Amino acid sequence: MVTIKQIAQEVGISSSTVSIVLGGKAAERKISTATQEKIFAAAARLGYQPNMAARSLRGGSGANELVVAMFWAQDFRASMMFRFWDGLRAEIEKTARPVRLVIYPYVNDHLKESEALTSGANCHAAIICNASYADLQFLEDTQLPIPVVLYNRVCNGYCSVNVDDLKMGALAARAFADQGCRTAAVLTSSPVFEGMENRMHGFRLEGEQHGLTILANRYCENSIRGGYEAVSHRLRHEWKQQLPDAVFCGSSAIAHGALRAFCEAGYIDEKLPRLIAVGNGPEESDAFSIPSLSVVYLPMEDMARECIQLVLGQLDGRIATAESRLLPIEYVPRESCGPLTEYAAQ
Amino acid sequence: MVTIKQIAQEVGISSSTVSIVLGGKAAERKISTATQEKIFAAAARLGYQPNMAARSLRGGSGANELVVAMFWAQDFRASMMFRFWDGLRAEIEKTARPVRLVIYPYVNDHLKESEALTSGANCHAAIICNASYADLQFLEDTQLPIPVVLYNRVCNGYCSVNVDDLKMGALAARAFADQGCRTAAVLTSSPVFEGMENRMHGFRLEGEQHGLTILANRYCENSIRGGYEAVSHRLRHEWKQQLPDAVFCGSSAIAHGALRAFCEAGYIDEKLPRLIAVGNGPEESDAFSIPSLSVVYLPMEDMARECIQLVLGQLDGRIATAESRLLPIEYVPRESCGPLTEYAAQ
DNA sequence: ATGAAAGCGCTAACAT
DNA sequence: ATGTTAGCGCTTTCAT
Repeated sequence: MVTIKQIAQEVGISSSTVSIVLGGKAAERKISTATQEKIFAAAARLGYQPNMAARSLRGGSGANELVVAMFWAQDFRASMMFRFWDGLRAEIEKTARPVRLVIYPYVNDHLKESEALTSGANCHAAIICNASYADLQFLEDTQLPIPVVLYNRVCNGYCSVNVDDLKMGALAARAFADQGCRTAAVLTSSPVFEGMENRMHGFRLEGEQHGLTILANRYCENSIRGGYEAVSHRLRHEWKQQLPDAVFCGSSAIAHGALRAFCEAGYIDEKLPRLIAVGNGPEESDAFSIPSLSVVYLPMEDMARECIQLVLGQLDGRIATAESRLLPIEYVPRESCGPLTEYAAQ
Repeated sequence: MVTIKQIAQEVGISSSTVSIVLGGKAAERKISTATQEKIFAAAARLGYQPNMAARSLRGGSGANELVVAMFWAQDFRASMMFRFWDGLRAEIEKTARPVRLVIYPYVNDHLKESEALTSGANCHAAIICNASYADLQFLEDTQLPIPVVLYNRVCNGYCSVNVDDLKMGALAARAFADQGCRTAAVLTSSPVFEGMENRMHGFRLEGEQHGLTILANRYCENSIRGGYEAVSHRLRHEWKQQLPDAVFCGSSAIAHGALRAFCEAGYIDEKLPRLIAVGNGPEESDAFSIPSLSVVYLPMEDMARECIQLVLGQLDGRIATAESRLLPIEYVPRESCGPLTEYAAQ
């Protein structure tokens, strides 16, 4: 790393002059044009880049600023980042304290390689989202230098914010049963964390309890296209003779693709199977699709709020032990599946 | 701001011991439990937070890291942030150099208050998105200490990345004309930058040239709900007797709301007016809606790539003067409006 | 078991 | 027109 000192040596001049020139104050300090040119030339030649840490330290700016890292897996879930990020931002805005939120995209199973997390030299605390099984294992085995909050994951010794995943699935099953469905299919990506398995498990358990026959599952990609292709394919094969009465989708995106595929094949209005998704996309997209999408709503913004509070609580020392928060979820009936009736209460 | 030194004074001990204890190295350095407790107590009492700048500087971590700020207006456009952010991220990933991308949400007309931009102590360069007229005025009047690239805006003395906004509107008008439309409406939010005005202006000019009658405009909110409400309202009033043949929407979101409103009112298939939107949302949403949405595609990811290149070029000194890049746009016909035929070639 | 001192890279006050 | 020096807050090495 090239420093101002090295440029000074190179040019044969003091480092303060270099600082003045590179800081754009050459005119007011009346540095000779010759010197300026030599300095700029050397800086360019050596590829000088100012060290931001030194600048901030010296300038005192951001000294009492809290830096919070948000780790988000950089894969198909990337597009779901916004709702969560915006939730964090909104909550931070309400805080008196100045907080800088920094996104750290990471690759699943490689969380351990993130220096920001392990060195403690970049941020005061971290919120980790989308951790894989391996990432959780790493966390459990490691004593990190900064407080951490897990989003949508459970891990020994860590604060976390979750929803009742079993119940998410159960709510969908109950709604289907209430609407008189007898057979149901599941459309989901291969599970990358326990919560997903639990959602599907809860769906199965509760469904069977209400006489719902649940068809064998086959995984699809977690995207609109993934849902579309999965349904298109099934319509030509397993579902050629007989459609299921209901379809439970692992994400809003999958559900929107499914809607489109059903529509293309002529299954609209009464002929469309009942559809419920885990509502993890933007609410408006679900509320204004054709038909609008019934969801078990994932309260991401509320979860983000809790994450911030857990982070601040730990930094303040108000929260000393691993504390887990479980947020309530609810079924939001729209056109793609009617409301809970008989099984509404619990 | 509380420092380690103050804690040391408070406890009556040297600052190095404090550092050791707060750094979690008390055990290996055999600091007495009494001292540890006193230190922790004082730290908590005074509300100590480590200064990250000092830590990074001392630790040497991230010394040659490039910090790039992305300024994004924190309003209705927030949800469009993701595509651009992801484009930047993707391009950064291809770069050999380590770059840290930091999002700075800001409020329109208040860009001038951002210290990160004016102090130069936080980032090496900035990409400014969604600047308002006042923000542009501020930029034009100010000599900033770091290189800046403007996204989708033009400003004297600044590098920028744009598309031909007049042509965006013109393409839509041509497509409508090609599809035999005679009357067209515009559905857009009130313009917050010149580009939006140009899009609408281009649409009008080209439309009139092809015999398209363009109905009087009334603004709506830039969201799905905004589009939905605008169309619902017009269907009860201006459009009660007679629908326009075509509707040009200022954003994908508006168009999806419009689709839903038309559908609810029974205007489907042939009865639905031709629809084209400025394609600024996630591509999948447009490609799989019912019907799928024809767009004049805004190449955000390509624009993000150019922004990064302009940033790096300026930092390297390869780009010394204000350089503007104009990216090509294209009309993507889908179900909501057919392809360009007669007017396809220019 | 604790303290003194040096130094990370930078800027600004104060010489000269 | 340029140089000397001090110090931002922190960690680490080396003494004691």
